[in-house]
Amino acid sequence: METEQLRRLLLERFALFSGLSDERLAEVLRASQLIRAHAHAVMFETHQPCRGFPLLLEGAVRVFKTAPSGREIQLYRVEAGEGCILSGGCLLGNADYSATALAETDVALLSLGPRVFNELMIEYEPFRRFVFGMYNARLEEIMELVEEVAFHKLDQRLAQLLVHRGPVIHETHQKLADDLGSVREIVSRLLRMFENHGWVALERERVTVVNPKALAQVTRG
Amino acid sequence: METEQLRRLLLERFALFSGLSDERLAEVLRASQLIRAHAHAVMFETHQPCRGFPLLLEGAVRVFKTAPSGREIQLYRVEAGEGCILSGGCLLGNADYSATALAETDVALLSLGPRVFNELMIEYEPFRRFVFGMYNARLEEIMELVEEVAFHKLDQRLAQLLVHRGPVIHETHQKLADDLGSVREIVSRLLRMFENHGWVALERERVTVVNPKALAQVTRG
DNA sequence: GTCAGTCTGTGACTACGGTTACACATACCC
DNA sequence: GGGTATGTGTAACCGTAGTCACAGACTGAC
Repeated sequence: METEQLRRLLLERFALFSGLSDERLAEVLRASQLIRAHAHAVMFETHQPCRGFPLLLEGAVRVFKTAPSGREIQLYRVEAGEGCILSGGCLLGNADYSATALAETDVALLSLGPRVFNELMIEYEPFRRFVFGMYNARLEEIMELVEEVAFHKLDQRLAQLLVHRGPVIHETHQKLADDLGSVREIVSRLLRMFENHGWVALERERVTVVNPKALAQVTRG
Repeated sequence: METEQLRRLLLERFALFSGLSDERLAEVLRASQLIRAHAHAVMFETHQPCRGFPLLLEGAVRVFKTAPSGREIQLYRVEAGEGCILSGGCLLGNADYSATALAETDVALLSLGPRVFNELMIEYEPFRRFVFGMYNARLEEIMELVEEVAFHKLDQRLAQLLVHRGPVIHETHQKLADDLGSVREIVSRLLRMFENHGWVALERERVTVVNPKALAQVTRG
């Protein structure tokens, strides 16, 4: 990608950088690396070292844990305009993570080198806020997830997922199960139940939310 | 507490501050606030604003979520020598948290004012590392928790808890259940089972781990 | 059209863990 | 001592969500 194009894209996705001088921004870009990956590529896996702090320019990444049985549960997604905490985190906290990240779509990301990252954290308050904001959001999100897994029934969680992703969801039942940490059969069963109630319509690789209100009701118990 | 005494305690618990000049450290102390709380005091609750970044000098704090049913699940503990991410986090990320924190014991903490916190983040690399390290550790921990709740059976999780807290645990069955996000009866039932196997000994408010190896085996499935 | 691969539907069975409703035992407080 | 609060034991019961074992249905390649 041409530098000018990259600069534009970065500013578009991460407005916070607009506060930097053109010079400084150019430096930042020089010290960073554009990385592209195709859908389904492994972005990182358990206990890998890390190189930089990734800012996602295009696409989406799915971060999840896998059980020995093969069951999965999604921890969170990273979308364009967000930074990836886990791989970035080890930059400073030198902890290594224990999860897997897969590209859901084709992905483009800008990897800030450790040096620039540190400099920005020191010199540029908006960047500092951005990074901390990301951390807090993730923590919050995952703590919420703990609560849901611990206390909510699967139909509630599925209903919530459908409402949230609605009104049309292009996924296999298996994928939905992987989001929830469950198995295909149960998700199919529950979806069928929702369909019988007239709340969703089911087709191959597609769930259409017909009655989000009713589903939201289920979510509450 | 006398200033000199506080200074010593801080350095003892948070060695990283030993890199600061005496002057600077004195400034930091002046800009901070010593807070004490008794056991069982509420440290923070859902959706409160926050004042500073707390460094725990003495005692321990338990952070957990509560379900409408009254069931609880522990997210993590903060011990002396650690900082509390959640209340600190909103300093910079201005997110508000949705969990409760209770003092487990009498507690003393030093609350760094927002100003000093920012300055330290900028000027003092060890502090930066410390804060990021905390964040990463918590994230890691909670992601681990998600995995456990989603994929591990209760006997496995209880066994793990016993081994980890062992060899003698002064807690009621109810408290153990609250750690795990379960209910008393089940914990009692499982403990009884462990006892029948000769893996633990049970007394009022006390569980003694007799055979940690066997329990560790259970943990693995 | 055939065939393989993927996705979905379904029924039978199981068991884990949660609920309810007790009895009893220990601690402590007047 | 008597009374209350707190902790524990335990039995019967039930529902959710997992497992297993299929059968169809749709898709795309050849």
